[in-house]
Amino acid sequence: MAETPARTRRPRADAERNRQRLLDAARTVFDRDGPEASLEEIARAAGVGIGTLYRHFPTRNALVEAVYRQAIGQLGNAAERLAQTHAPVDAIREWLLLFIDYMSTKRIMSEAFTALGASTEQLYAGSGDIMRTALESLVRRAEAAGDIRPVAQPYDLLRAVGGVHYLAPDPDWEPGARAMVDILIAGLRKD
Amino acid sequence: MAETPARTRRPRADAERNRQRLLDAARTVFDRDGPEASLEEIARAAGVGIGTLYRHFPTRNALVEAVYRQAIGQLGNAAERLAQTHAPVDAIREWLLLFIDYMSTKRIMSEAFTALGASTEQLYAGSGDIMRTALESLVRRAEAAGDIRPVAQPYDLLRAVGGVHYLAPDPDWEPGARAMVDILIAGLRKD
DNA sequence: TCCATATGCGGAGGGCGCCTCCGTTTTACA
DNA sequence: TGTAAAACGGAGGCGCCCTCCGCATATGGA
Repeated sequence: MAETPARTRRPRADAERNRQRLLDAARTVFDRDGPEASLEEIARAAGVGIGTLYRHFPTRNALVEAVYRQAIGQLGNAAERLAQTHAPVDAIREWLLLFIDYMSTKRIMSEAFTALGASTEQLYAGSGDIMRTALESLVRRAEAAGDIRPVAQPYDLLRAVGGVHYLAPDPDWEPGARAMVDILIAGLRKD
Repeated sequence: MAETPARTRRPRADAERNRQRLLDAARTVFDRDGPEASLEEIARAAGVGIGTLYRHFPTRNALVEAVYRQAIGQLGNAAERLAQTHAPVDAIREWLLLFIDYMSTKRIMSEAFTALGASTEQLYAGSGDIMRTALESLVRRAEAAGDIRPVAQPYDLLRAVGGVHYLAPDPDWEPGARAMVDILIAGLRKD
């Protein structure tokens, strides 16, 4: 057996940069054009060649999955960031608004994924936990500050926002979801 | 206003024939290749030029819808035909097996339809009634012949078969559905 | 039966997306 | 600073979509 090289080279900076550009462009273009968006269009939007896209994401699914995972990761990180930069209740509000964007992404990514015959199970694995944890920490913080009444199941807030999404599947669901966030925040706040 | 010609010419025989060939080919190819099947492939399978396909069905949706409607119509006609050629219980059995094929078609057509952003409501309009009526007439006939026990809600038979379809969405659902038909028939039959 | 014409047919052609392949460029590390 | 590995980009081949129009043929009247 040939020995594997003990040290692998650090990934090149341009590769890292292009990968991130592709993810950002993909999210934008999928959002605009839906799950059938052209991969060449995404490469153009990212300012890289089509070959570069295919090297980083050999299949359409690989790209879709990466976009989705990044969206979840960003949602988790946003919770920490918002906790440091916003008042407790405002942080919850901002985070729920980000969650709306996420739902949008999730719907499109799911469609893109199932359109290719892949199962969505692996796609969703663990995502629920991340969101549950993120929201819970924000809610507990606001409770501790005495700004909101106690909330037994913070996850129900996501269900409420998600419900608007699933029950009004027309393209105009986002305003309704944002209105729901306002209602929820008002309902949480102690007068 | 220019007057509209009072009498329109009878459609040409070749046009009628090609339309039917296209519908048959479309059903076969959609079944094999799924909702994204190539329209050129369908034209080839039908033995006509691509131009002919587009004249008869200007959009993909038009073709999908026509295939679906024909499937429903055939299901309705089959009930009458089976009533004349088969013993009452056998007719029910055969018809339920045809219904399985129909569910297959329906799933694919729905996917093809929603993939294009169209609403499926108009697609389904009236289809439930046709199937309800068809099955009911077969069941009532068997009841009258004394071959089966009375059935309050024949439509529940379809729910049972459809349930197997929806709850086992893997490609191998059809054997399970056929097994369900055998169970239902055995359950209906008077010993 | 035959003819004029409405009707229908076929497929070339232009545009776009998918994916691969490979010559060129850039980067990491010694 | 030199060099080999890594990454880049886009041309090229293929399939699909859809339109357009010259050619073929069935229909209905003479």
